Amino acid sequence: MNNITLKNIADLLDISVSTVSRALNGHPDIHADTKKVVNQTAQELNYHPNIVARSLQAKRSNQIGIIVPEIKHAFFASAISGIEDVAYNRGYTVIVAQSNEEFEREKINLNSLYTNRVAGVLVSLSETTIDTDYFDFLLKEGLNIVFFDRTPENIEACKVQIDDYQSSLTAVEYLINKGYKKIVHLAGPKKLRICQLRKQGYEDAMANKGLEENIKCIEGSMHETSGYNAVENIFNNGSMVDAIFAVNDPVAIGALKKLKELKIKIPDEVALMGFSNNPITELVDPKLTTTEQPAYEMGKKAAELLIEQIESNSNSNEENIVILPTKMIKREST
Amino acid sequence: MNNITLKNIADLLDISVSTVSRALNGHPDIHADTKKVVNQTAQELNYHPNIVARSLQAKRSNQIGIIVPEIKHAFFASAISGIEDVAYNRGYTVIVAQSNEEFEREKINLNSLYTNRVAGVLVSLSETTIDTDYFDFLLKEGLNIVFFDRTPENIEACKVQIDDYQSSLTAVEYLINKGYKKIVHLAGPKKLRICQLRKQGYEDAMANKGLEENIKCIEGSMHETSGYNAVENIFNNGSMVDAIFAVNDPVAIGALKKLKELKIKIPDEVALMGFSNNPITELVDPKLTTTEQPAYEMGKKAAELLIEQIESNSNSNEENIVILPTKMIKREST
DNA sequence: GTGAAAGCGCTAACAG
DNA sequence: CTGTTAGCGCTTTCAC
Repeated sequence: MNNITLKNIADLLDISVSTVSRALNGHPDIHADTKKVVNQTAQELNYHPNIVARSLQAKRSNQIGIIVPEIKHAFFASAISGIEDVAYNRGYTVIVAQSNEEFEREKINLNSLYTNRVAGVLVSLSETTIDTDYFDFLLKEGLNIVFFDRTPENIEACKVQIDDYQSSLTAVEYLINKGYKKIVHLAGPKKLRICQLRKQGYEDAMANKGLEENIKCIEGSMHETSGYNAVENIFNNGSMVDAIFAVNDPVAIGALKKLKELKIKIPDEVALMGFSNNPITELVDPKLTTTEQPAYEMGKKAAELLIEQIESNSNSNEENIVILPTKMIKREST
Repeated sequence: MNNITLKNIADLLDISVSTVSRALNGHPDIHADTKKVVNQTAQELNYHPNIVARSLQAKRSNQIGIIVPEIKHAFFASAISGIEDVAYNRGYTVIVAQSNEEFEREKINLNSLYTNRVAGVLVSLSETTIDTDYFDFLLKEGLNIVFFDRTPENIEACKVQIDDYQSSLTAVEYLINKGYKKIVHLAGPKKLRICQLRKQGYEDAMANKGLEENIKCIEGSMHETSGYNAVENIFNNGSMVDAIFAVNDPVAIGALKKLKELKIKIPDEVALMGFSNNPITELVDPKLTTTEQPAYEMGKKAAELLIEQIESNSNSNEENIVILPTKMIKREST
């Protein structure tokens, strides 16, 4: 590494380190001429301020951490993209860590980010997160945290999310109004509140229309295989089902795969509905009806909130829940 | 922030800072009892070593930077995932930056990573990168850089890539052997070497089979819209085409969309082939023939190479090109 | 307008 | 086995 330091410049110019520092930072006290020479030599030597030293002395870095279940999921990739864009524009750098849906790894990552003295952390919980005490603890230690999408229930913090209950309710009501009655719900892990809420929305929609006895949930994960297996079970057991409402798009896609294998016609024999509006839902055949969840915007909003929190230095920890709108996208599968 | 320091512990225990440091780091010289008390109080106070200070004094951080065109592209999301997994296991943290395919932003990001004193950088070039002098410069300054996928031609450095020429040649030969003759190639920006190579592979395959006069390339970007527009042009001009070979999957997907809109049957009227094996290619109708490019593995391999380079501290800059195998995936679209 | 000195939190000689 | 000292590169009082 090159490692030109302030001292190098100072020695070369036979002035003090502090003058160089001030000149480079545009301090008003410094003579214009001095500034000029300093900047020039800095350029010539290809000087790069050592951010690490600066962070140490400022006791604060310009890095924000992200913890998501999996980077390669379209939803999270888009969210990260939104976060990175905001961060970049505000002079922050983004550290990405994935929990791979494992609680332990989530905690280790969180700790590592904290230890790295990031200015703040953006989190979407893993599906195996059984308690959020550690988040709560660090929050109280003064770490800036903003949760997005998969947010915890009983922590007072900033959260950026959608109205999962209402979105789900609306989606299922749409199905019912279309005439579907035997609607099965492929639910996600009940540890995740968004899954509980989506399930509750489904159940209430059914109940509201007098279809309580048709309520049927199959709990699985948030992944494709889960949908695939669920459909296999449903039709092995000869259940009568005329519509499937999946907790998210990957699960719906898994279901779609199996339905196609079984040569079950969509939507004629069984309707299928996802959740998230992954780009893929528009490209499969039939195109999937789903609910649009603004991933990129959620990332952006969460990052803005976090940076605000960091820069206000409030440490107020005040709860601030932002609900972003969703929109049902009606397509061919229902 | 909590900010318990070594000094706090030292004062509390009435011992020196260095003893605390050594105790915590498991230095063999330290008495077992001392270690015990120190560790205990550290735990009680919830001490977290300040990595920033440690990096400053070690003149080296445990962070590796990534610069990719766009995080939300399935290929890069998978690659990042692979990188993160390796990094995590080897005790590194990953900083992600996206160029959004802009040369300027790429340079700024590179600079920012350098300034942040990352231990090394993993790069996949943007499609507008006109020269790679700055990479070369920093490489010579001693920055560890490993390129992957979209690698530069005339820089001596570690690169992880595929054999784009051969993969493309094989793919096109397959089309020709299937009986297609009027094969058009939707090429990517010629600034990207991988695009040049894929184009060259296409042209040579055609020439080898005596189809020189049917060679036809339409240059565009690496994005969906590019494929969409290209197909529009082709059929507006009434060109006779019986197969389309796209530079990558997003472009192929764009082409697919337009072909469907035009009610052109695939593969009966026109065959379609992509490149990369994005998950989506298996879900569209018809399923797309494509060439598998091991994104996750490329990320893993690149990260391993980089960490090796970092830890060997060789600074040798020796060129080391790793070619990962690809595999054609034959599906319904051809 | 500029310099000297201290300190951010840590590690690592060098002494004992 | 433990303490003292110095220094990583930077910013920032406090002097002059």
